[in-house]
Amino acid sequence: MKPDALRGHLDALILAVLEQEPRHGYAIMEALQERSGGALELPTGTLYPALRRLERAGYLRSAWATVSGRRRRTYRLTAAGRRALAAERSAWRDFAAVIDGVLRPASPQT
Amino acid sequence: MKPDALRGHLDALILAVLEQEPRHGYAIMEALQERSGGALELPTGTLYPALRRLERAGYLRSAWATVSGRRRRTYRLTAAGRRALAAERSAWRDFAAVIDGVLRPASPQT
DNA sequence: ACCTACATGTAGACCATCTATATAAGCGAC
DNA sequence: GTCGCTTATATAGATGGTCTACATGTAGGT
Repeated sequence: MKPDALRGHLDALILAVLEQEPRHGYAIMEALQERSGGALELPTGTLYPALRRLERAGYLRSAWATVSGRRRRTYRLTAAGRRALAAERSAWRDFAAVIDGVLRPASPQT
Repeated sequence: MKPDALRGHLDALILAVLEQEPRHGYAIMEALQERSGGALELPTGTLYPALRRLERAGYLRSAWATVSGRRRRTYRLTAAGRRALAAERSAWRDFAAVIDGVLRPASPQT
């Protein structure tokens, strides 16, 4: 997968994996990898700045925890984050429909 | 449509509208706008550099023409361009499947 | 002691897209 | 006869999300 393709869609992905339960960054990476069948292997240099950006935007809230000696920063969706997720889902459907419409070869009889 | 969403997919769109017939830049803009139902309004500062990039990459070849007093640069797909288009279509299907898979809410019974 | 997995973070590079600006011909209206 | 709109192409510079590379530290197995 070429890296640029992800641009503008990563926020949606992160919000989506946080929809059901809060997770810390490393768990988000694992969830994305699993849900994508291994296609999404986010570098930490991509994920962590994105999480901070989403928190600054008010879509996430984070809290530190220590689990078996390791520090974790756990993120959860805010109400605004849930609204943003709904908007991202809708935007994705529209976007995909547009691309599909252009990529689909015109039917020979038209 | 937020601008970043297009990143990494524009090449595919341009190649696709050139699949059936050669077009000049302005006509490519119009074709994209029409095929997308008005969603894609590419700034010229996006399209023209992209066309030159695709020509440099060997996917397009251009030729100047003058039609009713106006100069046009008409682009056509090369053989490599057709192969690239096929690859882009395939990459888009894979990409869309990945995003769909992550965005789709997990079913409650799982 | 060493290696791997777990866990978070930053600095700087990259580069496709966007904004803004420039140029110029054709054409209808007034 | 010039005003405004459409047609038509082009470049310079800004933007900003993602990636590469690097840095730090704990836990646990061998």
